[in-house]
Amino acid sequence: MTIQTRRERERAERERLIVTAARELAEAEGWDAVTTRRLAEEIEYSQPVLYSHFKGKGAIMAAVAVQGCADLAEEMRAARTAAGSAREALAAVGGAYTAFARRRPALYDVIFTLAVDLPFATPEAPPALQDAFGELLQAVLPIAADGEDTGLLTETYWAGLHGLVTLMRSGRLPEEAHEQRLALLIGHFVPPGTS
Amino acid sequence: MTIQTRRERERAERERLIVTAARELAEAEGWDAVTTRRLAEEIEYSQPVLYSHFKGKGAIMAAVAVQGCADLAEEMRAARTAAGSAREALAAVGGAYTAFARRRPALYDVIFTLAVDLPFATPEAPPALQDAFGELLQAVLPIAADGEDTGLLTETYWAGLHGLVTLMRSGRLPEEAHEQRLALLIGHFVPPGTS
DNA sequence: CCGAGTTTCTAGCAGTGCTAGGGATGAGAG
DNA sequence: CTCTCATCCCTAGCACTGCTAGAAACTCGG
Repeated sequence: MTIQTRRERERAERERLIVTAARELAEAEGWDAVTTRRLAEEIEYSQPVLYSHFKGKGAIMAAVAVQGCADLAEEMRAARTAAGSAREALAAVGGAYTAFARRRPALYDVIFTLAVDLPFATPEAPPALQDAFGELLQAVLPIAADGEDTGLLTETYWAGLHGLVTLMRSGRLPEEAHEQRLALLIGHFVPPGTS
Repeated sequence: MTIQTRRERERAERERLIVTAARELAEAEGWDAVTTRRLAEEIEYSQPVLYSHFKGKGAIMAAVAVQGCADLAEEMRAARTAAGSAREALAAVGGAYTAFARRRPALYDVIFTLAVDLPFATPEAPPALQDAFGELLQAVLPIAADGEDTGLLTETYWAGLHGLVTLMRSGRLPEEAHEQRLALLIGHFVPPGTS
């Protein structure tokens, strides 16, 4: 029994090693640099070992995405709970979201633009994804007007943030005016007279 | 002289053939199916011919993007000029934009998410790109509040549309509520009391 | 100490974007 | 009409990708 448990522990350890190596390599040199050969070299095993843990490169990226999404959710929660008014909370969460995207672009990409083999808008979605969405939802709830579907409003706000981030990061929007655009977006989501 | 001009004409003809073949192949089977070998086979020439016209695959995609962007701009203009009120114009342009993205996803991707070697937010940007942005700007102008930077406001509205489209198309937002989310976005950009 | 079973590696496949070099084709000179 | 030269285009190949089959090495129970 103990031998098997030790092996399972070592396997789990190595699996974590793969995921963190993939994340660090992606954050350091971008996802283009994350090849299976490079990754195998990084963990000091041969390529096929990767496939004994994950179905393929996409599954490794998905694991990194889930892990990174937990970080994002945590940062948004911290920003939200530290804010005073409802408007400040919405702005704080939006600021935390876009700051995360700019500070850790590779992580943001794998969560929100690349790996598609993750279930998203369903109950089977990983908890980390639901947590992140939940943080947005909590910030949006107080500023919803009467009769507005808060879920859809959150999705729309999220889309605004996501659009700002992706267009800016791909060079389609100039970087320097980001804060002003973010303020415009938030301003249009907060009903006038909300404190 | 005439021989040279004939050759130049044939070269230009073949170049257009390459671009349209790339566009049609991408629209039919997605950009993953657009390989240089497949493209060469489609135009009935060998691979290196592609590189005598374009610097690489990215340049071909950029050409498709510019061509597609002209289509998008035209569709947005048609929608805008057919609308009555300012609010209707904004909604019409937004609807045309998202409809284009859903109807021609490969084209949308190459314009707004993939090919990065195009100058965007500069005066050197291809006219088609500037036209498309101009259409958005024309629709946003009438609904800008006093003191708002219309350029930045347009960028923010654009980001909202882009976010809705990309999150939906990658499966991160459910498809069916798209119209409601779009209506929410537009509703939050139009000041209350604007006809 | 030896055979069974698991784990890991070597080697290779089919594909990608891209390019160097030679061979055919056609234009101009004598 | 023939020869030379330049232009164009294709064959073949490079270095790389994700992924996998089968052999080798190692571990462990008897």
